[in-house]
Amino acid sequence: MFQYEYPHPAVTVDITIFTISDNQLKLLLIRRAMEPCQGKWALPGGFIKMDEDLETAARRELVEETGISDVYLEQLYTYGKPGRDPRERVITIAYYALIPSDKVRLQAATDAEAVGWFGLDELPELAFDHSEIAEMAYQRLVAKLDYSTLSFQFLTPEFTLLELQRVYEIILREELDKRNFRKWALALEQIEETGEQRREGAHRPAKLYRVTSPGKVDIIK
Amino acid sequence: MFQYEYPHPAVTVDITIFTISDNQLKLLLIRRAMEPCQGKWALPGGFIKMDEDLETAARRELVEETGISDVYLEQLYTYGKPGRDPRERVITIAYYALIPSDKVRLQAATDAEAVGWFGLDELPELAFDHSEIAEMAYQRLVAKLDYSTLSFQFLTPEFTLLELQRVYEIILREELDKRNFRKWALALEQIEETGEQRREGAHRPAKLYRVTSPGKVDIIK
DNA sequence: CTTAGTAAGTGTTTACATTACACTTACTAA
DNA sequence: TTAGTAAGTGTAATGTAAACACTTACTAAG
Repeated sequence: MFQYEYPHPAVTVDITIFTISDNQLKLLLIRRAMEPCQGKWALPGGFIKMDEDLETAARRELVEETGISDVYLEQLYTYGKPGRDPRERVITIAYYALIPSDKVRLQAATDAEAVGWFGLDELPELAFDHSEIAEMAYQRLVAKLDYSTLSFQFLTPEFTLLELQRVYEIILREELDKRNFRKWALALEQIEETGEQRREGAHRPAKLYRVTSPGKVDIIK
Repeated sequence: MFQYEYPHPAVTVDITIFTISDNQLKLLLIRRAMEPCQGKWALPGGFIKMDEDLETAARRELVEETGISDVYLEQLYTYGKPGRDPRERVITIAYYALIPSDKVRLQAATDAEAVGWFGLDELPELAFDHSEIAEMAYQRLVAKLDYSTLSFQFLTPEFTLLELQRVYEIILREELDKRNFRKWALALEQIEETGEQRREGAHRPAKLYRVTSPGKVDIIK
């Protein structure tokens, strides 16, 4: 038992993890095994430990509940309305994470029945106020696409310019002009040719590119 | 005494309040009356109550410690590194607030010796990690100036275009072209002439403007 | 009442960035 | 050999941002 002179709220971290697969923006949910909201889908997350940093807690929960590590992670917003958890007063520091499609399969490390990727337009009803959190994470993602190099976090180490373009098109939900996009992307000076090509399908092979500073997200223009 | 099965951190809110006066961007600090860091300057803030929202807590602390109410308030970031407070584990949800110069005098409502406005370049050493918080708040302010109508929150209900220009110049620390600035500001369609003029000093009187939606902060361009 | 000083107020030209737009190339499979 | 597909490429037009200087309305001093 832990005793305090004044009441203390519980503090948790929740993570909205995005990826792009099947030409869709998807996010990862886990099915709650315990009350409250047992059986409902929820964002991965959990209580912080007393000796770990908030971001450390987010990364730990991500590994424990989904098997995913080494992701791009950024603090989103802190939710603390009284009553948002029926048990006790809970403050949640929400994070969002981006993961390239080639890392998605790692979830097999955990109980696959309890974990699932959902398209943004096909989300089930979520536990607590997690719909609100997921919505805000998506809005942040859209906003940062405009003035940062966040988008590269969705890409595999080697990628084509069309793949990069698709990331923007899927998140922004609009088609972009191929020539203008390429001109813009190359002008960023954040990607370089690998010298390799990818042959797939009955058409001209595409040049492969890599990010010059992988893992780093810059503010642009 | 309050008992929990698992340890709970303490949760506080801290607020970085900005205003512009004497052609300077200033922020409000209070002198700590108690240990830890007794006598040091700190951001206003304090522990949340179990039945109040985070933003409500921030507004309450602001009134209690500085006498300031009705400000523009926005969540900034949550700080939770273990050891940032020597007493116990403390998670702080940081907010920043903007206040027009005509409301600055309200601080007389509180113990004036314990409250002070400091120019950003003349900050004393701050308690805890409050320097870090204040720095991040300033960076957010600069960034949002570019794509929102945050700046209006520094203005009195009626203002001249030069006063608006000074807000930008002081925060961005650069001089702006008068004609280009006016063209830009009017094109926003967020301000309108009041029809009145202000006569002061030995020169042509300036037209007064008001914000069309006061209190509202829009994302622009 | 004339003059000097001060901030208010006002447009145009130039440079730069963004958008619109269509054909050729390299490959595969029938 | 042909048909189909995505890769790859440049230029003109438009819109946005930057540079730049003089006139106006007032006050205070002589």
